[in-house]
Amino acid sequence: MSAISFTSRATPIGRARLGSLTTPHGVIETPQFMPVGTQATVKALSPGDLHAAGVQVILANTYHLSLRPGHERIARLGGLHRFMGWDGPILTDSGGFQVFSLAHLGKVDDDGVTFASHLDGSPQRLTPERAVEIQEALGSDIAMAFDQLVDATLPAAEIAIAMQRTHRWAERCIDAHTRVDQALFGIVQGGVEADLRRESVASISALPFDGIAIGGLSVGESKVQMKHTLEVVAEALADDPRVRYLMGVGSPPDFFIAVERGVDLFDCVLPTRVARTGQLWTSTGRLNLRNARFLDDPDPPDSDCRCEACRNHSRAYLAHLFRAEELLAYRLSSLHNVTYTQDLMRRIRQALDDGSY
RNA sequence: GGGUAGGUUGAGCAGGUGGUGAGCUCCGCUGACUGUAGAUCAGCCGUCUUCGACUGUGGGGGUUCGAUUCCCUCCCUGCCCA
Repeated sequence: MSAISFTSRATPIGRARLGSLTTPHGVIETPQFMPVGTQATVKALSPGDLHAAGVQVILANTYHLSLRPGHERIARLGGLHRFMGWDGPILTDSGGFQVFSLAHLGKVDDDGVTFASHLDGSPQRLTPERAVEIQEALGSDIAMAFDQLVDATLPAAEIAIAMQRTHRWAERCIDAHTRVDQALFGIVQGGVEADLRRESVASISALPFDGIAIGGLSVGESKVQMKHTLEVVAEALADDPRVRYLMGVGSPPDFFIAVERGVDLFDCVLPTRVARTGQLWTSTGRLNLRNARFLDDPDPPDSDCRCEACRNHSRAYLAHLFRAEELLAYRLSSLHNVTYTQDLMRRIRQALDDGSY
């Protein structure tokens, strides 16, 4: 018996589908966006803020939490949900992304990866078995397979090596996984090479994963390449009923591209990261609240938004908070962008449902 | 009134004891960010016709081929003494 169940129905819009993912900590309506909470916090936001923004599921990170505060400690304190005070579903990334983003601190071999800790330089070993062990200790609802992500613009031969390694690691993750109350997703790699992507889908989808993730995108390739790759993967996965998760994407335009190609789940640091530097996503476009022109602007960031920042505050106030480096700037702007993203996904679901997409 | 230390591009500084002061940090302006080593990073930040040129070391005057530097004088600021 699986820890999760996913049901979905097709829509008239390309391969877009509407679905429902039931997890041990609640139901997720799809298409759905997960804010990133790497270190057991979506930066600047409390669980209450996340609920207010309409968030249904968040993402946390294996590598970062194993280093600090340590997954054993989190397990002793009752697991990640209790530790961070979030009672909704949690998906944990496996540390695969850190193989990519911290590549200069690590060395990859066929068995796994050795990092120099970015905190103190101490050697840290991550293998498929270790990544699963950590995620089981954290107690996330959905664990991710440990994969090797590489720059999509590398030569095909190099991408193929990382992809094949990812496939071998995927089997080891399945063998290592023991928690019946936790789902495990596999990750398709293969860069922007159609043949490699098809090969990867064949390998990963043949394994008994609870869901299929698409990795290795938004890492240097063009929009056209990303769109094409998604089409190749969607075609190859056409008869697979499992939930599909596009990792690390994205921006509002990306959501439409991916939803129309059958993606059900997204995560991305973008809404919260850009918020902390003053960029707000609104119904009329992007605003950079650090720009001088907002210092006297009495309007709310987005008059169509229901978030706390837009209900109670002006652009001028937020512009002031950013200049003064007041902490409230980061909370209000993050709250807004996460709310905006959630509202956008809800409108996408609504439009797919009532035919107005 | 006497003494002393100073006055450098919005702010704070560095440098320079006769041979081209546009260097730093703030502030400010703009941009980037896609499974977060990111409240981070990058560019710009005297003027202009911007791959360069010009101006600028408190004001004025002097010496000199040449002065931020030496001399005279004035102004301003801090501190000490009276």
